[in-house]
Amino acid sequence: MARPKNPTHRDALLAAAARTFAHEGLGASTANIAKAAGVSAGTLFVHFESKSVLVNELYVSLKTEMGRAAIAGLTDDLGRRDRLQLMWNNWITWATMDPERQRAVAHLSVAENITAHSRDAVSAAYAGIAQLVKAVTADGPMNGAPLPFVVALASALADATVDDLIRAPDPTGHRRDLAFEALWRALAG
Amino acid sequence: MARPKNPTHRDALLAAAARTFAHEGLGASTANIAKAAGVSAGTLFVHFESKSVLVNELYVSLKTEMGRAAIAGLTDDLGRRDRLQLMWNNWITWATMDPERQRAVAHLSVAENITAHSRDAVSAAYAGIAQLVKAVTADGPMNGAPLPFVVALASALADATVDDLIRAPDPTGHRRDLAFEALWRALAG
Amino acid sequence: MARPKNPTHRDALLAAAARTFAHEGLGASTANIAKAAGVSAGTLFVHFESKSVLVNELYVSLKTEMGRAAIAGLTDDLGRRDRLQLMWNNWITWATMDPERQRAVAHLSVAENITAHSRDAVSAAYAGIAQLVKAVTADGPMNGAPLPFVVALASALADATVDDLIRAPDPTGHRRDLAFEALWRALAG
Amino acid sequence: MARPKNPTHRDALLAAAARTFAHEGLGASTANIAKAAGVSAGTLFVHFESKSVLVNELYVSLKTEMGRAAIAGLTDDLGRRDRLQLMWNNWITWATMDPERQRAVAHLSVAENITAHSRDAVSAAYAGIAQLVKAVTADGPMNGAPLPFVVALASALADATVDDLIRAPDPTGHRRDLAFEALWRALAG
DNA sequence: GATGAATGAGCGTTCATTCAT
DNA sequence: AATGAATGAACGCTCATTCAT
Repeated sequence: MARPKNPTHRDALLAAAARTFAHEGLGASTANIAKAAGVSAGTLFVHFESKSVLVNELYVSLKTEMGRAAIAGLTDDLGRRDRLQLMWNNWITWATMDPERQRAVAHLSVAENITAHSRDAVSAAYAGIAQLVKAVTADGPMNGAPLPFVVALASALADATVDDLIRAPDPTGHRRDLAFEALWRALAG
Repeated sequence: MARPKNPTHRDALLAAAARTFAHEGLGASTANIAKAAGVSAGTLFVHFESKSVLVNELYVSLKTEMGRAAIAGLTDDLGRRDRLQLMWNNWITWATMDPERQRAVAHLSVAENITAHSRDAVSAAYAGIAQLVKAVTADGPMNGAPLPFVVALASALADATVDDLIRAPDPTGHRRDLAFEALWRALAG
Repeated sequence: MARPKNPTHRDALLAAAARTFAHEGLGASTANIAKAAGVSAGTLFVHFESKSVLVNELYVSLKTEMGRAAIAGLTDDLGRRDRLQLMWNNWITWATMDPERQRAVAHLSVAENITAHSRDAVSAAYAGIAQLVKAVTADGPMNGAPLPFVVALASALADATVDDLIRAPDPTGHRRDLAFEALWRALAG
Repeated sequence: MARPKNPTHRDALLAAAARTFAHEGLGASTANIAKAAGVSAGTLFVHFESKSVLVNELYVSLKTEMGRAAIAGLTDDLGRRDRLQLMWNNWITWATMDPERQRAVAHLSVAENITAHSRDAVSAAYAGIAQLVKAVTADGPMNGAPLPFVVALASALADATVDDLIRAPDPTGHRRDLAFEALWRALAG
C-alpha cells in the first residue's frame, strides 16, 4: 500500500560503491557513493543499515557473481584439463572485463570489517570452483593438501594474472594462456 | 638544527604504523600510530611530511626488507632448484615470523596513495628475486613471458601460502613444501 | 475526505508520545513515537502538522486532564481545608498513578517550543484549581499576592512531592500528608 | 613543554553552553556552543570528551555555584529565622541575577543523561543548605520528614519564585518576601 | 487516510595537520 | 626537536518532513 522500495536504488548503490571503492579505496564516503548512484545521502541507509553492511553485501555479491561466472558452460563431457581451462578463461574474462569491479574486490578482500558470515557466504559461492579444483588435483602432486589451500593458490594466480592483464592489454591471450599452463602444471603436474 | 632528529623515533613510528595498520587498516589515525610509538601526535609530522608519506615509506621499507631477506644465504654453488627453494623458505619464514607485518603489507599493497616512485623502489628491491626467477625459468615453459609477470605469479603464490600458514600453523612445513613444489612445476616444470 | 481520520490513531499517538518522551526526552524521534503508537511514520503527520504541534497538544492535553482530575468530587458543603486537601489528594494521586505521564510533563514543561497559546490553554484548564486556591488564601497571609504566583507555588510543592513519591513509595500517605500540611500552612497558615 | 590547555576556553565553553541551552534547550548543537564560546567546533572536544560530559559538568558547576552562593555570609550569631531568610535572599538573588543561567539549570534538571555521579556531586554541594534546613525544621511540624524531601520542597518553592520574578520584576522584593513567609510557615510554622 | 521510501540538512565526533610553547 | 592544544573540514548516520503508491 505504501511506496515500494525501489530495487534500482539498491543495485545502483552497489554498483556505485564498487566504482567508488575502486578509485578511492574503502575510505570513500557514503555521500560520494550515494551521489555516484544518483540518490541522496540518506537513501543509502534505507537500503543498507550501515556502511559496514554495504561493504559486506558488495563483497559477497561480487564474489558470488564471480563464482557463478567461473563455472558457466562447464559440462561433464569435457576432460579435466579442458574443464579447468574453461573455468580459467571464464574467470579471467569476467575479471578483466570490468577492471573497476576487480579493483573493488581487491580492496574489499583486505577490509577489516568483513564478517565471518560474509566469508562463509563467499566460500559457498566458490563451491563450484572448489569442486572442479578437487577433481583436477585428485591423484596429482597436490594430493594431501587441504582443498581450501589449493583453491587459495589458484585464486592467487588468477588475481595476479588479472592485475597484469589490466595493467597491460593481452589481445592474443598469450599471458592468460601462459598463466593457465602454470596453473595446470602447479596443480595437476 | 641545535637538536638533531631522534632516529629512534622514526623507526618506532614505522614499526608502530605497521602494527596499527595491521589491526585497524589504513584508516588508523596518525594519533593512534604516534601513541603506539610512544611519541606525541606532532612528532609524527616531524619525521614524515604527511600520513601519505609515512604509508609510502613503510611500504617501501617492508618490501625492501623482504627482498633482502629472501635472497639471504644464496650462493652460486647451489643448483637452480636448491636456490629457488632457499629463497622460497627465506620468504615464507620472513613473512610468517611476524604476522602483523604481513597483514600491514597486505593493506599497503592495495593503498590508493602508493606512488609510482614507491613502486619503482620496490621493483628495485626485488631485483635479487627477479634475477633468480629469471635463471630458474630460462629455457623452461615460462620462456617468453615478461619477467615482471612471472615474478608477480611467484609473489602471488608466496602471499597466498603465507596467508594460509598464518591462519593455520604448519609445524612440519608440509604446506610450505607443497606450495614450493607447485611453484617449481609452474615456473620450471 | 472519503475516508475519515481514525481518531484512535490520534489518541494512540498522544499516549505513545508521552511514554516515549518520558523515556528518551523531547529529543525522541517522531519515527519512534509512531512505532510505539503502532502506526507508520507518515501517519503522525496526518494527525499533527509537525512535531512541535504534537508537543504542544500533548502538553495541553496532559495539563488539562490533570486540572480536571484535581477538582473532581469537590462540593460546596466541604470546608476550605477539606476542599484543599481533597484537591491535593486528587492531584497527587493522578500524578503518581502514571509516573511516565508525569515524567513526560516534566520534560514538556521546559520545552522551548511551547507556544503562548498553549500556556493560555493550560491556565484556563487550571481555573478550578485557581479558584479554590483563591478561596483558601483569602484573608490569609498570602493576601495581596497575585493569584497566578500563589498557584505557581502550590504547583511547585505538588510537583516536588510527586517526584519524591515516585522515587520512593509512600504506602501510608505519610509524606503526601506532610506536604499537604506544609501547603496549608504556607497558603492559609 | 607543549602548549598548555587554555583554561579560558573551558570556562568560555561552559558559559556559552549555559547561554545556548537557555535559548535553544539541550538540543542545542555543539557547533553553536563552540561558536558562542569563540572557539572552533573541535576545541569543545579537547576540553569535554562528549556533549554528555559537557552537560554533566555544566550541571554540577551551576548547582555547586548556587549551593555556595546560598550560604554566603551565614553566621552562628543569627537566629534560625534570620539565617533561613539570609539563605533565601542569597538564593533568589543568585538565580534572578542571571536568568539565562537559571533557564539553563531548568533544562539540565530534566536531562536524561545526568549521571548518578553528577547527582551525588550536587547533593554534596547542597550540604550547607540541607544543614540549615535541618536546623530550621527541628522540632517543627516537618519533624519526621526525610531531610532530602524537605530540601526538595524548599527548592521547589525557590525555583517557582525565581521563575515568577524573572517573568515579572519585583523591585521592592515584595513577592520574594511573601514567598519567604510561605517557606517559613511551611517548614517551621 | 495510511504507508514507508526518499530526501537533505544537520548532528556529534574524528582526524590530519599546524603552531604556540 | 618535541609536544599536544587548536583547528575546521569531513565523516557516518539520524531525523522531521514530503510524497508516490
